[in-house]
Amino acid sequence: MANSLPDVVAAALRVLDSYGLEFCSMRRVAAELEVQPSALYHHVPNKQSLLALMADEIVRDVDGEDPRALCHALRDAMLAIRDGAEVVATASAFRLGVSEVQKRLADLVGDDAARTLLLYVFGHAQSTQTHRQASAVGAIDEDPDLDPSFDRGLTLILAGLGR
Amino acid sequence: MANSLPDVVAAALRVLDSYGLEFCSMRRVAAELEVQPSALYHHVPNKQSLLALMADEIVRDVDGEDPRALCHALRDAMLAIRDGAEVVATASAFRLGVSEVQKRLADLVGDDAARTLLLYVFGHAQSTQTHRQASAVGAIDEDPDLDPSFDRGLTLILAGLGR
DNA sequence: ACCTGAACACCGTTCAAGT
DNA sequence: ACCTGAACACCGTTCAAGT
Repeated sequence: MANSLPDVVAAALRVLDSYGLEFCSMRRVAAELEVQPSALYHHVPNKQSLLALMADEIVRDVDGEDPRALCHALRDAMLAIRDGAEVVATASAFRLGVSEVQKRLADLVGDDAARTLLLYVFGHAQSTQTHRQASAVGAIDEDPDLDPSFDRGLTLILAGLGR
Repeated sequence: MANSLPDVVAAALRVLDSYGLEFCSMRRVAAELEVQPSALYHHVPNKQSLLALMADEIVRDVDGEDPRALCHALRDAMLAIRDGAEVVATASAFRLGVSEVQKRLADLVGDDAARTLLLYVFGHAQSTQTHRQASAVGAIDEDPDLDPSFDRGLTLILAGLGR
């Protein structure tokens, strides 16, 4: 029914948020679009490319005035979708140094600090989501900014920069 | 031929180092032991458990006098085997706060700093191995030397602690 | 341009049964 | 205790063919 690439990415993000990365298969994305699995390969060369496009979409509107705000915005964007941190971290690992967010950070604090901050934000967010998933029962903090250990770690790193 | 659990873990690590995590399947590990896939389930309840045992083995002898030495030792242990960082990071994410290395670090620098350091070491090592893999396949031009950047990031975080 | 249908070479896991 | 053999419900990807 004439799907476009943005349709495919949007469907993939819906499947990701509903079922998690483990079950975000090409076949499920195809089913979400009511299309045969092979149809996806008209829009995308392979699954890895689709995941990269999903990662780009997840961090698309991330921005902030200073390093701390930028890191919080990145974290919030990743935590807003199920397994978002893993998707973004894995896709970004292939292109460290190329992302807009990292460039923005590097302008503010330098290359080494930008990389260090990014790795920390990815790692902490992944850890947060892994634990959320593990404790699938019970209520969790709705607002990721309320996780105090994240901001304390951030402070620690920024302190090394004299900020 | 009467394999034991250590035999299974050792075989899995051989497969991991030879083929990478992507191809480290239960079926390949079974083949490495010249056994049917179903035989593995006598030693291990599922693949995730096997990966956790592999992670434990990878970091088994990690030790160091001070935080910097400990972090370097951890990094070296993970980089010594193909995709070791991803295996350890994923397995550890499920039990942040319980690993021996983290306890050791926490004794030296406190809980928040230990967590921050660990996330940084995992993230940087994963990034290093991802780039190695990409450059080996030809997806990326060259293998960027990330080793000096590792120690600089470490210095940055430790500076936040006044060290 | 976008999709179907069928196939290929794989997965993790279960389970009754053998020794 | 350790393993086989067969099955189940999945994967990602390719490719000729249809519209």
